[in-house]
Order: sequence, then structure tokens, then C-alpha cells
Amino acid sequence: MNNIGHRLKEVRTERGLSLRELARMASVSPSFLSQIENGKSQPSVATLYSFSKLLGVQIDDLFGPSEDDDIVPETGAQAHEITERSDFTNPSQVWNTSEYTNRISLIHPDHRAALDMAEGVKWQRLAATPEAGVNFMKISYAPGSTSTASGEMLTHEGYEYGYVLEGELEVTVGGEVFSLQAGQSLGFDSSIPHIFANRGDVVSTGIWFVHGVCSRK
Amino acid sequence: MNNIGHRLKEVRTERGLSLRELARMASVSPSFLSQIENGKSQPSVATLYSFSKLLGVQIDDLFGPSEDDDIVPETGAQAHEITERSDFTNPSQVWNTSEYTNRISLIHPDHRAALDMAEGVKWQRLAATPEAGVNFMKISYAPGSTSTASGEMLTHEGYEYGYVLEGELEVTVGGEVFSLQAGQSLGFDSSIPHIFANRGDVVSTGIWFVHGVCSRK
DNA sequence: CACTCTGTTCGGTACTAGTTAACACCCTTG
DNA sequence: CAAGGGTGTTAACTAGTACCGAACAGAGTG
Repeated sequence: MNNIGHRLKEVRTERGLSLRELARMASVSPSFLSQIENGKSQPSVATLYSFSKLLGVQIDDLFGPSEDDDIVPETGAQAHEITERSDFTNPSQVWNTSEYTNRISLIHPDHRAALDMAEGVKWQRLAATPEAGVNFMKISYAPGSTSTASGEMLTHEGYEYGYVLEGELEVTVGGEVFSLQAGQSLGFDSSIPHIFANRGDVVSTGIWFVHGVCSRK
Repeated sequence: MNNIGHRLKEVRTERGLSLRELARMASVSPSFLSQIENGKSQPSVATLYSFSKLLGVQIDDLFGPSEDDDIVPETGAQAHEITERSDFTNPSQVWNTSEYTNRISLIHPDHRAALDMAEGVKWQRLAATPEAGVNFMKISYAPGSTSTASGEMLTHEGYEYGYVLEGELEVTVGGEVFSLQAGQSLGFDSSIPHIFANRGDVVSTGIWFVHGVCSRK
């Protein structure tokens, strides 16, 4: 956090300015500027702002090199599927009553239970817990596929959360249409009519979480 | 110059965060945040920095009027993080009750609220819904990091579900230790003492879903 | 030598960042 | 209805620090 002083000195010398010069421009005392640069004191936002303007630098640039993490394409994890289709109204009940041996469910990609929900639409269960009305799954939409074959919107109790892994997924919730890219996420009240579609030309996958009425403790 | 408070409020509400929530994340008092937003006080650089990270906004964006629009063509998604740590007992309450403008929350990778939970451990919220005790997030464990600095196991009500995106994550639940690779997933009762650690030498990320006792409706 | 530039350090003070109240308001719940 | 959650706002106070002036050590000049 003191690198702000370090960065400040760096930029100042880059500009060929002396400490006193910059201090005068910013109307602070040279001593104070020195203290700042050496991490012995911290400027107020106002003086920091002055510095950034005087040096022609983004304030954020004074906080040191910004490091960011993120997202690596995910290597495809394939799974075995059970090709089965079911009529359902509430997705949170699809796998519901799972027999669980212990209170921990750990599933390898090769051993996920799977469902074909519609043409090109697959659901793979990611965990089986004793919780009722809760589903944690990986979904996959082939290009051109839609969550309901008929194209009608679905409504059910509970909430739904999603994170797009790859591809693009068009989400229609209520009146609104969003296009989710990899890395984007959403959450919404499932009682709002909704439907998903893959309008792109590559398969779209995501991590989805659906839970219905919360089963009381 | 007080527009910094104005902008702050603007961005905060955009993110669907309540004043108290943001205050808690930045570990300042709600009253102080209110004073800042109303131009009656000014934050220190440190707290300003926290805000910018928590809200996923450039510090400079907090000064001027919001003139910028979507940057983000295709450059891969990066997320902003914070430098903040919070005491918590139940992870499902960290971001809890957010004031939500509509019933749909859609979040871009660049705009995720984030928390540093422990050394090298980051949580990024993936959706803000009115649901209490529900958290949908992306977690990231730096090599060598552990979910609790002290190394003690956590216990809280509710259930927890996870999917590993990249890297390797060692999961200890109850007496058992598992090593999750990319693509593997799990679910378990959070009342079982648990702890996570990244024993590998690359960062480990995953999609996590934690919900406490399901409340209401 | 005196003079001028560089940046640094030591005390001190005036100010303010941040706190803990208590406040008013709106919703739900019982 | 009151009780209890949520929301944001304000007042009074204090501990800390942002910032100053002065006095410092060098390094060039001439």
C-alpha cells in the first residue's frame, strides 16, 4: 500500500520534476511530499487527485501495477450420459430424491448422472445431497437449441443461478433478453417466466444452480 | 469534488448494494459511508481504494461524472478485487440481503463485488438476489492458501456446492480429505466441519454456492 | 567561501477520518 | 397494535494523521 509513494516518485522523476517543484504545483510542502514518497505519510484524496492531474496519470496507476487473475478456458470435461427425458414442471425436482450414502457428495466428471432435456440440451448433476428441491448441475446447449422445445417460457417457484463457462447463452427473463458470454453470471427469481437459447454456433455450457421452495431445515 | 460521494452512491446502487453492506465490506461504519456519499466527509485513500475494489470500479471513475461506457470488447474478462478482510462465521451471510432493483441480477466479470477472505483467498459475487443466506460466487485460491488463515475448520448451517474450474483444490470435510481437479464437483452439509486448501502450485478457481438456512417464502 | 540546488527528518498543531450512539422512516411478522 | 427487521441520516466526540515550518546533510556550481 505504500507503493503509492514509490510509484509517485517513479512518475515524478520520469517527468523530470524535482520534489520541490511538484510540491509547489500541488501546493503542499516539500517535506510532506517526501514523507509521502517514502511511505511515512499518506496524502488525502484531494492531494492525491492533484498529483494525478499534475502528472497526467490515472490515479489507479499510482497504486502500483495492477495484477488481475482470471479465467482460463476450460478443457472439456466429458461425461457419460443417461439418455432419458422427463416431463417436468419444476426443474428443482428433477433429481430430487437422491439416495445419498453420506452427507458428502463428490462427483467425478465421468460419473455424473445426466439428462437430455430437449434437443441439444443436457443437464448433468454435479452433486447429490439430501436437500430437497436443490439442483446443482452443468448444463450444455448445442448451437440452436432452446431450453424448451416448444419455445414457451418456464415458470417455477424458487431461484435460479448461473455462470457461463463457454459459448454464448441468450437468456430471456421477464420481458428482457440478455446475451451471456463466458464468465458472466446471473441470478433471478424463477417465478418470472424464462427461457434460454443458444443462438451462437458453438456449444454453450454453464454451471447452474436451481432451488425450489426451500425445504425447511 | 463532492461528486466523489455522489458517484459512489451511484455505483453502489447500480451494484444493488445497501449502504450498510458496502460499509461492512469496507469495514467502515455505515454512518461514515453516508457522510461520504453526502459530501459531509471525505474518505482516506485507503478506504477509497477499498471502495473502488469492492465495486469493481476504477478510482478515477469515482471522480468525474460517469461518462464512460462499456469498454470490454473481447479482451478476456478480468475481475476487480478488494483488499479487505472480514470476520465472518457463516459464509452464507457475507453479502446477504442486498437491495435489489429488479428481480434479475446479471453481473459482468468486471463488475463483481469481491472480498479477500484470507491470504490468497478471494470471493467474487456472481449474483445479487433478494434471497437471504444465499451466495453464488467465484472463488479463487492462490497456491498454498487455505480458507481460514488459522487452519481451523468452519462449521455453519446450510449446504455448500462447488465446481472446480481450474487447478486443484484439497477439500477436507468431516474426517475425509479429497483432492478436486478441474471439472470435479461436490456438495455437502455445511454443518460438517470443513476447510479448503490449494496444495498445488497454480491458482485454483471454482464456482461456489453456499446457502444457509433457507429463509422465507 | 557563499549560494543554490537536491531530498530528508523532527516536532508540533490544527483538522478530519472514523466512531458510537440515537434518530426517522418503511415493511413484515405475529 | 407493537415488535423487529430493513433502509439511510445526523450529532457529538476523539484519536489519529495530514500537513507545516524549520533545520538538516549533501552535491554542484562560481
